[in-house]
Amino acid sequence: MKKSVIVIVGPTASGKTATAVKLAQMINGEIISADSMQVYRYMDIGTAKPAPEEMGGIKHYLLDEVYPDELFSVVRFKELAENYIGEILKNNKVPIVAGGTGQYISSLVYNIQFSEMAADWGLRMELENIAKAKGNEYLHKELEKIDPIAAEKIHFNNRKRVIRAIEVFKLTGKPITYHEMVSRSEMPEHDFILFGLKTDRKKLYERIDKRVDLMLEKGLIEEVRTLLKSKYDIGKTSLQGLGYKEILYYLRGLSSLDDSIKLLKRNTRRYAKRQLTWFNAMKEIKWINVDYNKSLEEIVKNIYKYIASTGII
RNA sequence: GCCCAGAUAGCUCAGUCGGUAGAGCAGUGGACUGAAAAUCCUCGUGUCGGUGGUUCGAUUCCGCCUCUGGGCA
Repeated sequence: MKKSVIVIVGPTASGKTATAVKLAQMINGEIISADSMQVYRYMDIGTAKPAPEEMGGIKHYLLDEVYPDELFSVVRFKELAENYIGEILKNNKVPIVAGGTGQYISSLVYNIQFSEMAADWGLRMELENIAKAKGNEYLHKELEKIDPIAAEKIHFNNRKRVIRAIEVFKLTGKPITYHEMVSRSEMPEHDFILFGLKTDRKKLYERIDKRVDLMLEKGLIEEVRTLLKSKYDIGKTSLQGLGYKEILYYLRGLSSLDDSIKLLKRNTRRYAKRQLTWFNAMKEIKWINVDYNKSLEEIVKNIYKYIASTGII
């Protein structure tokens, strides 16, 4: 019989961290973070990484997994997360995956098999330059020649995806459409029980604004400044993180602090919206309204009741 | 108190030589298969401040009123 894994998703600032910890305490669980930014060390305040005292004595995985100049991706996430799930189950505990990176969540839940070829950054640069010189539509037409189905699906302005599709073809000799077709052929090894935390949009936006203010109070600017001064070349992924790129504008004198903060709040709101789009499309999520269930205890109790009814605990 | 300039989408504003209006931002819905906190697509009706007049017709022209900003006393 398949073992069960609990998954808690939701937009930023919806309370995933606290909910997961409380639930873990109740059902003897351990937490695996599914967050593309919290994997980076030294990026604590801006990623709202749970501090040791917030972890409530529960073991957390996939936090501080890599250094800020290392590359990380879904594939690596999936591999590590699956290992940790196995480990946790072996110790007779319940794995709880909690995080807001939709792609990471989907990779586990649908057991997506990624194509065997890794990324080729040199090729990406090359294609990038072609697009810059000849235009997005030119590159898109190149894709059309090798993979018309992908070309139809990917908008020509979405350069990043057009490039990836071409890259996959060049590296594997097969179109990305083929890889996608075979990528879901293996059933997941576990039963995933998914919960989504939902709040009224306006309230969510207020929480986001408040959280950004709190990050600044906690010293976000200092954190970014320290990262910049560190020995790590943080130009790759980590600087894409919300809070880091906006504060950088300010530190480099490109905008006032006030404007940077406004921009950060806006970008975080947009991010939350994108997360909701992703999770709303996942039909297997059971949504828990966090507005009506005021206290954390109640929210967790609801989740617990549902889990108990499935008979896994 | 007087003079001048404004009042149009949630915000900043453009515009209609009189035929009921459109940009940017904000926001919305969506896509997503090795960068995903990334990347990309879609969506623009509002008493044109109020009131009276001229007119077939006024958001547009004229009068008065209200409010806002600036100047003079």
